[in-house]
Amino acid sequence: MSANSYEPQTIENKFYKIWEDRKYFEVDGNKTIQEEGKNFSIMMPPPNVTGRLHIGHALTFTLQDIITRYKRMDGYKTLWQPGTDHAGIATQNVVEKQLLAEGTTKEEIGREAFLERAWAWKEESAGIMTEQLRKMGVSPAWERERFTMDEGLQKSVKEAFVHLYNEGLIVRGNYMVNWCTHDGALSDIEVEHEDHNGKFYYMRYPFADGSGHVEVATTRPETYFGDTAVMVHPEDERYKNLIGKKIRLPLLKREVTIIADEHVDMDFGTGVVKVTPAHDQNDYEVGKRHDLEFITVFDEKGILNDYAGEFKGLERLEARDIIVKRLEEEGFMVKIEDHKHQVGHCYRCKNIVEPYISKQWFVRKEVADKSIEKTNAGEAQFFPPHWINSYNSWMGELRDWCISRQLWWGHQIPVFYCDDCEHEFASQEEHPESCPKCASKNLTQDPDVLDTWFSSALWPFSTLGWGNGDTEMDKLFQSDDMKDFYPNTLLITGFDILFFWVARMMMMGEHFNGQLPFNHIYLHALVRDEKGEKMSKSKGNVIDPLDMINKYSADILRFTLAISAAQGRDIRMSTEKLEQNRNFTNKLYNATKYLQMNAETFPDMKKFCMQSDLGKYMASRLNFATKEVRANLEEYKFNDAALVMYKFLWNEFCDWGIELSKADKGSIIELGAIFKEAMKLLHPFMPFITEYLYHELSGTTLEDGGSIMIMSYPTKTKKRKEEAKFEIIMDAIVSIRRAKVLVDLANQKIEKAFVKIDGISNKDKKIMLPFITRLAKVENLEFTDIKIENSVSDIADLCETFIPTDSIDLSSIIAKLTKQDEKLQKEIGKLNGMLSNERFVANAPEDVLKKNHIALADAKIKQEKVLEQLSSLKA
RNA sequence: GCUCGCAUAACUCAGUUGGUAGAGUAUUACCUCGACAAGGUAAGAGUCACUGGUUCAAGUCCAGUUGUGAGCACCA
Repeated sequence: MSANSYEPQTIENKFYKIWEDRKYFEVDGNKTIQEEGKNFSIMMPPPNVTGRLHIGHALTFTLQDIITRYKRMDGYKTLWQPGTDHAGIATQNVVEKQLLAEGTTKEEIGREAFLERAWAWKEESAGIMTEQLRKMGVSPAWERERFTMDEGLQKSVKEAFVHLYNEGLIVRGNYMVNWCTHDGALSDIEVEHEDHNGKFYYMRYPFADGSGHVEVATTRPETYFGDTAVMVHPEDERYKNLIGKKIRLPLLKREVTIIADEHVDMDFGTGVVKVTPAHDQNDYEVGKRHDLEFITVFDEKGILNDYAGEFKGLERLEARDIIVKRLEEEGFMVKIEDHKHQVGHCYRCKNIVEPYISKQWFVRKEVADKSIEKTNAGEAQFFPPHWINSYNSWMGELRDWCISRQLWWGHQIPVFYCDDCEHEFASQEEHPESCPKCASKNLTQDPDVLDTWFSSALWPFSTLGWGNGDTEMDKLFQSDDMKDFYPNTLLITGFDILFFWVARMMMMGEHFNGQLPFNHIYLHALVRDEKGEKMSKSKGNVIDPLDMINKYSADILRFTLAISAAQGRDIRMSTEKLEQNRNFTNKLYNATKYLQMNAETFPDMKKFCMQSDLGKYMASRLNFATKEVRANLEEYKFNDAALVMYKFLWNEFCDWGIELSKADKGSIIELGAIFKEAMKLLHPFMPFITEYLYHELSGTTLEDGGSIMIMSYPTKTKKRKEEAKFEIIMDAIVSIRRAKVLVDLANQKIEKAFVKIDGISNKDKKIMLPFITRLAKVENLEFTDIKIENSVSDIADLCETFIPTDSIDLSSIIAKLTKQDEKLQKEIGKLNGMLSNERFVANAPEDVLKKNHIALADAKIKQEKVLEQLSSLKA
């Protein structure tokens, strides 16, 4: 070790390979230190199999790895379950684009060929994400890596579906759903509501008898072909008499009736509302209440149908202006106003989402009932705790979950329809032989696939073998896994998927296993750029974690994320912060270099007793840090845990421990042992450099020796009495240094100094003397019981120090102070002159006066101090 | 509209059984003394958004106000 700084790149890749090859990440990787009855499990939120590592992943996996490594070192049988998700819509979209570029479509090549393409794309890109994860230094049980569509998990999805189906908790029905004309049905949370600068169209709806008209205001004129009523508020005096009257829709022959419904807001628009039950969520409810006709005016792709008359064949959004123009020409348009409102967009393709009546599969909301109860009974705990409020409010308004998707890539719904007797049944078999009712062999499987979140909802237990049958048992999972690892100890994920994923896991986990899937749920915040803005490709402000690893190191990126991860607070990532922690790793490297200058190798702390006072003191401080780190990790306060180590290693071990050891070389071997122990403490945060430095100091190599990652995590012991002694020593050193600054001799060696410490023994004095002498740079230090005359002094918390002025050359200092005094005197004179001038006081602006008064007061205080110093020096 | 955050040094942020306000960066002065200039020593810097309440004691607990961010639900 001779370079001036640590070179992480080669070390990180080399070490990772050794760790993984030796299976340290696996459940029994720490067999030698496992303790009976201590199990820990955490599931990796499966990233998109074709995705790429971004900074959000970097945060979430860093935190997961910290806890996992900590538990593994602390003797737990540890499962960190890795895997990837098939990401239905996203992946299908990619493959469809590929086909488009080749001039073909999925319809042209057919379902089977399409799925082959999708699997090929999955195989091709699957390894990239997991390789990128390895660069982070994370330690999941890779041998158990799962994919949400692998054989075993396909079985568990079918198992879950068939169960729910037979219990009547999965049903098929014609309901109004969120419909994307590109991606098909979406669940409620897959719709993003965004502000939209639209128009408010006031349309004239004539009475059928030609006796006049009403005005109707709408944001969506193109849906009026589906109007099956017009409604007013029953109490609205303006329109009360019109209830029951007939309207003839513009340009159409069709007539509708004016009805009364309390849903109408009399103060909004004209108070007259068109009712389009098949294209509006509220109108849908109104339609059901009043038994209206449901007229669908465009098809699944958004193309207007026969009901739109002359506009048939147009796309719904493109049709609007054309329709409006025609209505204007015919005199049906009264006015058009600007109108800001919220419009739902598809979270995937940003297309405007339509409320649309469609036959879909739903999971009934009752499935969640018990999970809500148990969560509120405290069976699972949120970190930070306030998230339970969001969870509850969402769960409280839960609606049936639409789980069918008009895609080909995913888990095809395991429901079969008999072509002969129309019987419908769910089956776990891939190809059921015959209809259970009529024994016909003409069966058709439902063409749709399940929402991706349906399979991820099972993740906390499907990966433990639930519903997998014996597919790859003893390889991907063990028969005892459910017993050992369910419920999972902990879930760590971003708050943004609380509803998408966490809530769904809670309901499924509870439903199938009678217990919530997690004891603890830690929700972390967002990583933002240095200005606090959300990162996005379009803004060009993304920080690529892989770039940061190349430029700094995985250790530095991880530590920076961890030390910034205060619960519930967004993280501002910046190169400034990364550099600060790079400096920290450099400090650790150089501390090791110092230790190595003084000894070849250092023993492990457990194997010997501390002899020196300094060794005992630093060991006591390490114990304190250990206690704090453990306490913070137990509460998932990653930032606090990281800060404790930062401060211990830098501000205590390096700034004091190493410096003090220069006065007691015999203690250095002990400091080395303490430092090695501190590397274990730090290991979960910075796995690579800690492994490296540990071996450096042990005179071993990872190649030929054991790894720090499966050594026991430091345990805390008692505080030692040496702490008090060293507090005095440090106080005296700082005090003398301060006094030296006073006489302009900072950092220089001085002849003589006195220190007055009350109530210490001669033995203590003997211990303290060399440390203070060396670090305060004093030739000749004496303890005193009385105040020393003719000296500059400094009063500290635990002592008082004196530097005699006769032993140093004061002339230059006195000259400097005299000069300062003269300058201040001049300034005071000038200000006094101005302020005692009546004309100045009368005419000067107030703020100038104020400024001068303040300046005068400041100058006077300064002068006083200078004079005080002068007199003590001259005395 | 409802719910949940946040407001602390010039900047970025920590700060939970309530007990004298902390870090990093920046600033000022000094220091290349054999681990480290990506460093060291010392210093300065805060009406903890505002108003009221509880308490011996409030950055911390309670109520309200202002500003700000997020989520949910919304009027066609």
